[in-house]
Amino acid sequence: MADIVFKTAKELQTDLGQRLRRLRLARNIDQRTVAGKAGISEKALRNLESGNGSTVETLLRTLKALGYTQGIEMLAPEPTIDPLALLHRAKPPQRVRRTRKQKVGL
Amino acid sequence: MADIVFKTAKELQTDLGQRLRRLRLARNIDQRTVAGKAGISEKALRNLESGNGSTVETLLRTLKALGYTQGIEMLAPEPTIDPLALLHRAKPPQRVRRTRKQKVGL
DNA sequence: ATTTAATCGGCTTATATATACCTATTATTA
DNA sequence: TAATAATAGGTATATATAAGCCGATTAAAT
Repeated sequence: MADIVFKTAKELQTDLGQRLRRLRLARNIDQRTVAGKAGISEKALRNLESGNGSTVETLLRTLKALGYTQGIEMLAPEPTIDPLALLHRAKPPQRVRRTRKQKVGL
Repeated sequence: MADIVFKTAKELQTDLGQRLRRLRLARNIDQRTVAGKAGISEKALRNLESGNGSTVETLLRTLKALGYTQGIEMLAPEPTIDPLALLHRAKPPQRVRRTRKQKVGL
């Protein structure tokens, strides 16, 4: 398999689906049960596992249903609170920095 | 923040969006540029960052555009090939196991 | 080899997201 | 403080996903 950087989003989606299916099989739970726990339809889960398009909500619900906290942490980790840094740092930037164009002439 | 297990999918989606925004800011790239690189609209990126619903494809395109290979690896890692295990193992199960119901009576 | 539950994929309708365009707000530079 | 680029959020239309149903396929137990 090629480096991730060279994969298209579609390919990554397929890989992701395969991974989720492997996760489910490793836990020996059928699609019916996972879909039920996740509160989604079996069809939505099939589409997710086959990489045929799904929503972020479907993905997160499925990860939750699979108890894959590791993956969720990676996606949405608790903010790393470094107590020391906290003392010295101001609030983080909320926008990107830019250098402003100078008004030329006139 | 409570344990991930107790968060709803919506909350996780919001967390994810915040994380993605932090990632972008850490790289000092504006939404316009990321959206451009990802091949999605700025609005789609805003919806993703604000946790207002998006697709897996939009998520993956954005991760790619941010160069967040780490997150992608976590979501869709290369299959771990253990050469030793490979020799001894048969093909992995493709379905969930079940114990079959016995036909009663008759 | 037979049985059968798990999985798959097509279909239709409902719902949600993506796009494009717009105006309003605001963090940050200068 | 004033200027302005970055961001936010609304709307309308196009497109994609979700749900629910179905019949066909097939891995795996027996």
